[in-house]
Amino acid sequence: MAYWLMKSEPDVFSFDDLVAKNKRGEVEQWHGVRNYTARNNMVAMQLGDLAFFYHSNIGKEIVGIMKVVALAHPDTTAEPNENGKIIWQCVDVEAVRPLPKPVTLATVKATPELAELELVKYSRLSVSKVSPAEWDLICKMGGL
DNA sequence: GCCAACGTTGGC
DNA sequence: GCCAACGTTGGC
Repeated sequence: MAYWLMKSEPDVFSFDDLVAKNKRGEVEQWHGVRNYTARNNMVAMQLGDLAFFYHSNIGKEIVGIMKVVALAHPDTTAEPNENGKIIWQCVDVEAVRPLPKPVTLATVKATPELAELELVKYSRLSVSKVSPAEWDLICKMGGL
């Protein structure tokens, strides 16, 4: 099983929005990714993989954990290319639990063990990898 | 295939 | 609102 981190601007779609959606019996299709590296990460995801939910721009903190409930499939919000194919993909996700204490970007940056975290190293990447050690530490910092 | 120009993301 | 980082586009 692998670990990931996915970003969303909370005024567009927040962790609470995901929880509310799940309560209505719906899963979230992580649509809108238009970057090859981010897409490739989603294609590499397996069922049951876990991901942190990060609030970008507003909050700038890791607020919760979600899990992958469907493998990558075409993103129906994307325009087909000239061959009629949709090249962008998304996975479906479901909330697992919020972090009791959200971990802010400032805290991540102030933690030497997290210097290699892709969230910090590749700040523009919206879907990034997290190592098992980084995952455990962030969970601990988040009060789990 | 190189590179300049331009667009986007996201932190500050 | 600015800027750094980086991806994309298009001319050559």
